[in-house]
Amino acid sequence: MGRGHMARRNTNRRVGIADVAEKAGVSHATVSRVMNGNAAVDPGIAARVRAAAVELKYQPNPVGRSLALGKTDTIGIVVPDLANPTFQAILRGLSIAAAQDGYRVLIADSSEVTSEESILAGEARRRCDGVVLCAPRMSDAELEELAPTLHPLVLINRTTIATNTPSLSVDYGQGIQELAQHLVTLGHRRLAFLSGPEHSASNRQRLVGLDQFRAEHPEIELQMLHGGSNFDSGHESTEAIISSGATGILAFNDLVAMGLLSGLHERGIRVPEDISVTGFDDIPFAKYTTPPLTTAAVPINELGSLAWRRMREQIQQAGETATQAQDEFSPRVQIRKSTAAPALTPA
Amino acid sequence: MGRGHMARRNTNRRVGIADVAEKAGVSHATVSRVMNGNAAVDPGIAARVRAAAVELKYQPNPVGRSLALGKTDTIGIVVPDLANPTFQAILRGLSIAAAQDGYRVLIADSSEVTSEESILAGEARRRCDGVVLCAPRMSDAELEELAPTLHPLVLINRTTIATNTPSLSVDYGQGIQELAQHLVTLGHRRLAFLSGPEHSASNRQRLVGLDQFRAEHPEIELQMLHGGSNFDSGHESTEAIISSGATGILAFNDLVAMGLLSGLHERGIRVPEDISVTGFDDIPFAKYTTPPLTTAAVPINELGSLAWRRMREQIQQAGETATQAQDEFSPRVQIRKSTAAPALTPA
DNA sequence: ACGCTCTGAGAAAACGCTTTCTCATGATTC
DNA sequence: GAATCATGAGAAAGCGTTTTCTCAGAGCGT
Repeated sequence: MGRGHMARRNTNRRVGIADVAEKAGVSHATVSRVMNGNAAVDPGIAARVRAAAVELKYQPNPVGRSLALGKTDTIGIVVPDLANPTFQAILRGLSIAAAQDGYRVLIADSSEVTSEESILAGEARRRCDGVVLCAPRMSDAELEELAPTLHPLVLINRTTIATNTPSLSVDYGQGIQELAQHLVTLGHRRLAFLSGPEHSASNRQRLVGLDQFRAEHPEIELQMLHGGSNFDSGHESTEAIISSGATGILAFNDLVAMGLLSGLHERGIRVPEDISVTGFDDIPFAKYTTPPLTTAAVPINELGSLAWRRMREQIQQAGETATQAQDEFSPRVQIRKSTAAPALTPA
Repeated sequence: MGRGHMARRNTNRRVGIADVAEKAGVSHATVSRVMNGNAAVDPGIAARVRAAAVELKYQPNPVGRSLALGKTDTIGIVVPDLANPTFQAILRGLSIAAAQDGYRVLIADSSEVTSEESILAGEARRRCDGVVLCAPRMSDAELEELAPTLHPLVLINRTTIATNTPSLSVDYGQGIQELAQHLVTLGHRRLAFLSGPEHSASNRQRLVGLDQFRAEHPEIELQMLHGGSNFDSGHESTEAIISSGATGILAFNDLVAMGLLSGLHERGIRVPEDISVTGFDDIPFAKYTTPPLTTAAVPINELGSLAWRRMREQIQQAGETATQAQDEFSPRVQIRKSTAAPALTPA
């Protein structure tokens, strides 16, 4: 019979609201009230409670709060691959913006396993107040079925038929056309597109953009080469690029372009003197490749923070099924040193 | 009257354990039992419950579970800057490894605001079952005070006096010495170290490593230049590097090296013919710079997954205050094309 | 001085789950 | 056939909060 009554169930529990209440000589309810400033509490009592709280270093248990309040102050983000600078940037922007409003972010990396994405998203949603979904390869049908269960939801680079989920997308079709146009303006007549993953939604968009480009420029040769979405696939495509005879290369993204740059350099092919190369995304590294990479800049930091803003809007207007903003970003061609006029056209 | 008794508090609640119980004609407890496979349940009843569960698409509410079980199956990671590839890689490795064991990760980006780190870490800890802390600039005193509060905790690139928190660190001192040695072996006699942030623990380690190097190689000139930890600071140091007259440059990390590479290229200075440059970390991009970067490779992916392993060990042996593993990684010099013998020593 | 309103604190319910406790039922043993 | 046991399901407590409900007491007007 030392200090307390009997030892608590668990020997030394974390300090809880009950301890503060006891110390201040009030009820749990009152402690809760002063901690949250909800109802009016006698200033004297409030001070006593606050004193007890700091003395005991009391910090409310978030899990208990979450259960009572029905919200976790956390949002989830599911990304296909955390190694991709684009998603890293989105995650970063999202996390910082959310933090400013007192929210945290829980990450779910699907490791490109498309079949897991639905499940991951669902789990994330149950733990969080909302989900930001990046699922470039998920089928339209699956997305359409999943979306309503995830609400509040914001989609990155995807849209649904129902207009009640906000989406942020980049107009890849337009961007790639502008890059192609840039090359043509420089004088290139033989282009090649080093494509990305087959089922990627953004790759499809680039493809339709290029179809349009072809229609408008029947005189330009435009080859399609299969590739991937990372350095290595860019690097591996070096031979194919060289033997294509194209002088202007549109890489799927900056990573691929960098891999290609490195491959060309190894073969002694000069960029941009012999071949011009463009990327896509304008990741931070693009400025520092040699030569600095001409690319289509998507405002990647804004994407993350805007995603948060859209999420916040939904969380606040909880319930109302208003139609949500569909934001579309237009990439801006960022001309650097990896593109130039081609050498005198070979006879 | 209608179906149920009265309308529930909230009109259409998410389906809960009670709904399943009602549908299967059993008690909440039984549903919980079959969902968790804890106690023995009559196979027939179990089947009925499971059927009801799938029919109603019942998914246990994680918050309720967390409260009851006293664990969240989530760990937190606090990083100073999510834009840094090193932390991105750690985060990624951690997330993937943790996911394999059914854990999620909550991120807290302190945005380099050292004063917030303690608070962020504390909040993360309250929401999670453990915390991985990357706080290169936190003072030793603060860390020492914070650490016991956070347990289970794993430290990255920091250690505490008490040996009961596992830590993973990279031997930056040794790595930088080996790089310096590499340059000397190539024939360089005038070196410069482009240092990182002043209060960074890992920068200090490099500094003591270089002190040791100086002691062992009194004949080698080694200048210290102030820098930062990202591209831009590397780029901005270009002039200082050039006017230093050094032929072998040890950059704080790969980012700085890349910035420098780009700056030198703009000035028409050839790497490695005119100046040799080394980085540190071997981030994925290092392989694809032009020229590919000689650097000290730290097994960055392993760091993340090992961090998880150490965390898991602590979570499992809950309570036992055993002394914990202190892992130290030795960087391995990765020689690429950014270093070579210097031009004939100027008279 | 009585009753009225109003302020503010405690009791208790609610959040959604797990788990201990309790007890009924059917099986087992002498 | 009665006493003993094992099995397994329901009742209820507990996890740590918030919030509604209730009610005591103070302040006010008449």
